[in-house]
Amino acid sequence: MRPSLKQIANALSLSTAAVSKALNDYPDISLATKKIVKSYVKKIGYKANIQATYLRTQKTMTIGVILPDITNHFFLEILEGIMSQASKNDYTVILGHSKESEAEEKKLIYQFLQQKVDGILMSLAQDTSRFDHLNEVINNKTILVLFDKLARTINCSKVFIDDKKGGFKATRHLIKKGCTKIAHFRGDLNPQNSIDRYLGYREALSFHKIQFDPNKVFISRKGSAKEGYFLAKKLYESGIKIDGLFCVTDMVALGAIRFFKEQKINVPDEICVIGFSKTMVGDFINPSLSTVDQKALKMGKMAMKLFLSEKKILKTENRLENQSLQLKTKLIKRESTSKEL
Amino acid sequence: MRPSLKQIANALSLSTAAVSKALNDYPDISLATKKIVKSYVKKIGYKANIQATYLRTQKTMTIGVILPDITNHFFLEILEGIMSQASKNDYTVILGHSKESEAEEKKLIYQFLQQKVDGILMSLAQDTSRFDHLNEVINNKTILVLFDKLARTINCSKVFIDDKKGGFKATRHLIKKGCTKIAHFRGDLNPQNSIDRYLGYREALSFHKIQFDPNKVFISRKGSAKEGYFLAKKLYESGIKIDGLFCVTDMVALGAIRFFKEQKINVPDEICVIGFSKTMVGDFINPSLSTVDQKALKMGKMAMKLFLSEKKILKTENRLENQSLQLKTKLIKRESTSKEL
DNA sequence: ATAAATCACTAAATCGTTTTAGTTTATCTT
DNA sequence: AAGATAAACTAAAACGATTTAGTGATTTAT
Repeated sequence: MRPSLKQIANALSLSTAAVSKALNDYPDISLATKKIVKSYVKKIGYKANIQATYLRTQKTMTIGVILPDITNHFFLEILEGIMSQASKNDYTVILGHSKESEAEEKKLIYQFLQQKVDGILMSLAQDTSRFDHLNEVINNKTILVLFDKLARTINCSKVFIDDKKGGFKATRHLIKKGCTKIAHFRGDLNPQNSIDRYLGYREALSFHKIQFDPNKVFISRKGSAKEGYFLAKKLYESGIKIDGLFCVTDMVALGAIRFFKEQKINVPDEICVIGFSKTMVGDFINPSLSTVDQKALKMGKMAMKLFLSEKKILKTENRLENQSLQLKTKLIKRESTSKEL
Repeated sequence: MRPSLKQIANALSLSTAAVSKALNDYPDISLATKKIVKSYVKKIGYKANIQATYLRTQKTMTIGVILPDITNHFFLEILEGIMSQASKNDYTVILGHSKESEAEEKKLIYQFLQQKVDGILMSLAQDTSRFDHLNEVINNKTILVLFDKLARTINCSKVFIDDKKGGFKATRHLIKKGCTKIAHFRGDLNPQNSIDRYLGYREALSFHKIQFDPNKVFISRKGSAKEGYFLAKKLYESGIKIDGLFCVTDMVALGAIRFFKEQKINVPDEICVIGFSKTMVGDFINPSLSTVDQKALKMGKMAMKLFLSEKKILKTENRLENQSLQLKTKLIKRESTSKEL
């Protein structure tokens, strides 16, 4: 049987109140008593019952994390970042998998709210277009931190990367390698990331005085390898000639490269290809894939740090700061763009 | 404010006891009252406070999952399997990441026990050699389900694959492709998986009357691509000629293939290579990697199902069954072994 | 018609903490 | 020396559910 406060109180001939206060460093308990209590507690390995503590304080020391795609390496690195910080700060992480579905996301949020998590850290599902459930979180006085895929209009803390700059860097890299006819397999129309990468692409083109050609832009809804393959096929069959391709995700790039290989089109010599995200696979394929590193681990760490900071502010000043944090991307040059000039 | 039992009781002019009993289908509440209570509860969207319920019943409807390597696709598929079943059965999943470290694993287990999870589903860390913490779980009357990397001596439920048969299939596949000089990059000496795959390799050799040669066996401690690369190098420099290679993991195989490529050794024509695990990467590299599918998703689902079954037995008969479940592997034939005979 | 049994509830204790509002004892003023 | 202040506690309520034991009212048995 796990020891309870009452048992400790009995053993030390104190009241449960005194023991509880001693452990929580209340000022009206003498230093001598605190020492006795603390050393005894350490000796028998007592830990407060979390559920009981919650019932009284409403603090669960638990955060909920919702990921849209658990099989995506990028999100797992984020998760790792979150968990490393959580563990350092004695937080428990409960995990939800929205599978890119708004309905699932909603369900998870309500579950988490019911569980009384102290905060929810999440990336939105591809699907998500309405934000009632997010506002519900905020109304519940639960801290909300969005990362990666987020909604600008929601009033909460945010961690995201500079997608536009990332798109710019990727495209500029292709241009520097001598590419002039650069296609873009962009993401779906709504997500901000997808829009921003596209805008970065356009900005790089116009910065280098390259005419933008809408026929060279294709849309990949899911960002999957399969789509990349078929978009490459579509592009190829359209007869439009290109010498560079910037894809919204590594997976799309992988699919495209696969198609080019089948057609005996040499990457990078005939077409330079660059992805986005630095998924693990990119390093293993042949040619290895150039990409834009989104710093997933750091993003996760930062999301958790923002949460902790918000919680502190909430506790001391009973308000939220709603901080936004933009991380820088990093260009990863590999074989798929290593053309000699 | 979330509604409480008391508020419902007041609204319906009943006692909290009656409301609680109605919701939990006690026989001493009339059908009429139950209907009234249930429909009212539905209307206002009441859900019992989990922490309060726990305090009384000791049931948290929460399971802890510990993964040794969160960046490994295999474990994530397992996690997905677990979570899909958990969500179906209204379980909450709290996640731990042992990072292949015994110390971290211990810490997580104690944290989970403190959290009063109903069960712990885990795969052991590479590191783990003592099992006190596992016995602690069992002594705590918490259901323990081990999957993939497990300890035979621990008395709990287990889900694992037939590694020996898997190793046999992989090796037999190489033999059928005409390989006669087959090397094996095995895993570390202790883990059962690694031993069993090795035994399968030997059994296939002896079954096909191929002389076993200890010089063709190398050890990869971590199962990483880097190690695969260096083992291939070591093998190459040793002068031992081979025409087939069975690696303990896909990652090791990937590293080896990379080295062979650098040496202009053609895979599969000169050397057939097969991995183990069906990681995502294997499908994208060139040549695509033959491997042995471990059915991760199914393993996860089964682990959760075993937990649910154990819980039922525990509740009704106050004992544990400690079921063991062995899953079959599946050979995935791809380019890295597609030699024409 | 009276005792026994059944029905449909309620009261109150309980889980393990935290916290408010005392209470006792010792110490300090003036 | 009487009252005020401070120090170091304790008692008891509270969080929100579940459950045991009990209570009237009604029905059934004899």
